[in-house]
Amino acid sequence: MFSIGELSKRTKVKVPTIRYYEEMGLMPEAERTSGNQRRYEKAGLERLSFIRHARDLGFSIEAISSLIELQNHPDRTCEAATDIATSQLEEVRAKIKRLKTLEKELSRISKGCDGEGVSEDCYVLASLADHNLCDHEH
Amino acid sequence: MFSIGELSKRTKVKVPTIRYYEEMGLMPEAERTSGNQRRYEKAGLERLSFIRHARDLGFSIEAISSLIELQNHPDRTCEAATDIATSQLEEVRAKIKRLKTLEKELSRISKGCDGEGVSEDCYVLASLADHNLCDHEH
DNA sequence: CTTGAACCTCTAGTCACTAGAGACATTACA
DNA sequence: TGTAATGTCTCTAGTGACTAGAGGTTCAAG
Repeated sequence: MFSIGELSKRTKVKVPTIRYYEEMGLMPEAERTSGNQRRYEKAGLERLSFIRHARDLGFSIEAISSLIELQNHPDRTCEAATDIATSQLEEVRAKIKRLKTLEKELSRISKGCDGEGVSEDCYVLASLADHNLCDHEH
Repeated sequence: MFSIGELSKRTKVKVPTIRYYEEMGLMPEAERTSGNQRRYEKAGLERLSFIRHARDLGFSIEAISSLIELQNHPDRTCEAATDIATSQLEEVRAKIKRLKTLEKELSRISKGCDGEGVSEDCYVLASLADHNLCDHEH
């Protein structure tokens, strides 16, 4: 039996976050001691590791909910799980693409000014004021 | 003189967002008609374009605040502006790096399961449950 | 048996908006 | 000039995924 603090240490998920996951229905309602403190079994630890790992990979709470629902029905096909993972992958790829465009633009803007002049002549500020100075759409 | 709706149309910033920017001090308090509606001059339009552009590039409201503060003092050196732009660029680069690791991992996980079996045997779910199945840290 | 760390619930704050209610203003057209 | 449609006003509350803090209770070690 683990206390919430022990669970926290083992999974690196902060204590209030564990309680939050319980409230959101990701973690099952924990058993309680006579003094109302949460106690977990190994299953609780595993569940929390699963959540943590999925969050680290950027899955939303909602997506994780669906994945857990699926875990609870081992006989269902896992099509939904692969769908969720695939769409997560697509989102990640889209974000990378967008960020790369931003990177180009920002790097161009940053290089354009050495920071030594006065702000009136600053290329950074000018670039932000005037989209026409940009190379790319964003 | 532009109404808030016109400003919105020209900048593609939604009306409530413009009001929000005013509340946050990014937009100056607009003049009002006798009926209490906001009216803007060209300067308001330019300011909003600046904000919009900076937001598109991922700058936080706080960072934009500093940039505007700087614009209002054309005699100051623009070191702060280049600093802000550079740190924004670094953040973007860090995000890209992290997302690329996630992409690798997610793509590996997604490929590992065709979605046709039952969830009990699903590689996606197994990978999320067990970090040891991962190739990379994340 | 005492002390101090860990735990409890509850509320409110974060960021950058977005949505909606209910009331008032403006504009276009007849 | 009347009216209808659209636009605008303020205010509150909600989003996602937590985080912080207050004020009180319980647990485990010595």
